[in-house]
Amino acid sequence: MNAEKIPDIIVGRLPVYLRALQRMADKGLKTTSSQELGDQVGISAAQIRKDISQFGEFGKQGTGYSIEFLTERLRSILKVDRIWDVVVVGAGDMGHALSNYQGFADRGFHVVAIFDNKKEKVGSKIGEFTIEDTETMVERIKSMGVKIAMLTVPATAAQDVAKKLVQAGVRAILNYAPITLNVPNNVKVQYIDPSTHLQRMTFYL
Amino acid sequence: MNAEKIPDIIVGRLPVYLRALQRMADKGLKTTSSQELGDQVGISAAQIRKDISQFGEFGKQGTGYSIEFLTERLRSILKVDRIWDVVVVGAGDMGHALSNYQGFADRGFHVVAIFDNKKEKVGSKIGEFTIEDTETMVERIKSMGVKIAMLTVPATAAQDVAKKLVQAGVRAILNYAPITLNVPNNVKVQYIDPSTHLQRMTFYL
DNA sequence: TAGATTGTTAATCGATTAACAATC
DNA sequence: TAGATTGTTAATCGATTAACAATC
Repeated sequence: MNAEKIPDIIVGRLPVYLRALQRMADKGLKTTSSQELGDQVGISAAQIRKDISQFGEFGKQGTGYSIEFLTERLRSILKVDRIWDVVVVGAGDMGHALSNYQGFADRGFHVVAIFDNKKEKVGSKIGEFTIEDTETMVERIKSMGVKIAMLTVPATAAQDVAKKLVQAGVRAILNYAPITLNVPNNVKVQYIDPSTHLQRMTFYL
Repeated sequence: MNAEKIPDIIVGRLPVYLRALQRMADKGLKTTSSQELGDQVGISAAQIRKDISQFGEFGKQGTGYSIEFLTERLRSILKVDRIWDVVVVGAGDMGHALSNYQGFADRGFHVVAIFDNKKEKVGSKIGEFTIEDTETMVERIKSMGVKIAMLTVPATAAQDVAKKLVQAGVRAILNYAPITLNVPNNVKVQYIDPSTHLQRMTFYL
């Protein structure tokens, strides 16, 4: 397996497979097939097999895939067989929700700090976190070695903050601001913008 | 233009173009080109032109596109030249953040109600909203004629709630729960799962 | 007019599906 | 063994890009 050669579109489906497998494991299931997994996630069995086979031969003819083994392989491939520290930038409602989010722990992530540029917010608490000043953010992120950030600042501030994050060594940004970010090629961005996602559906209504 | 013939992948890019155009308009710009718009959103000029041309001839050779006109056309195509009522199901932190979200108003959406199944939450306030009981949800959505829902309940409850939403006439679901939903073909789902999105980036770290 | 940029066609590239030998 | 299901190949399908005539 060579990371450079795997299409983004396949990498993008792996977390979906992983999520479905973990739900199957929760139900006590031990094995699954490309057919069953495909039904679960709405993808053809052929595609599931093709995607998985990019990384090795993880199944057995006749019996399918061991859920535990495939889960372990996917977690390793996606590098979520460890815990990644993550920072939140923007202490609004969304930043608040992400700081408290219970769904990170068993999926490989851990929020370690939250930043905001409003002086009146700095120093106050969100759950266990004390909101820190954006001015000290770059140094803090560098010293902690954090590589992943979630960005929940207003669109007008997002590009500036993204630039600072990159300076600080961040290589993956989950961007909640409704704006396309301009970042170097070696930095990944995923976009979560509720309005944009809603607008992808109204077309069909 | 025939909605049935436009690939999903193109429809998915239109809200991104629209968002960029609205930012250009905010800056006071009057016209743009496929090249400039493409640079802005990280898509080739040829693809921008091809996508837009699916719906008509909205540009002018030599001068490009009128930002105001193209914005108006895209809003019409995406059916966000009107305001859609939206309900939120799940009054946790994420439901709270979405209920207060300021980014819906000028993008075509308006939250009208929020539901939760926890009796102790029902009746309490989130901003201007009174949390309503999930038990009465189907009737309430029907009577309001709401077609769009945002789902922020736990994964274990999401499929059941989705089924109820479909019964109530909802045709578009923005799903924050980390699970693939099973819905009829005429119902659209968009997925927003922070962990899944983060896992799409760790592969490259 | 000359320069710029669209809309569109044809070529290329990439992704998905169908089919089946291999094999558990 | 017989049945089931993988991994993979070849065929199909669809999306992107390059190129350019049309034209503002």
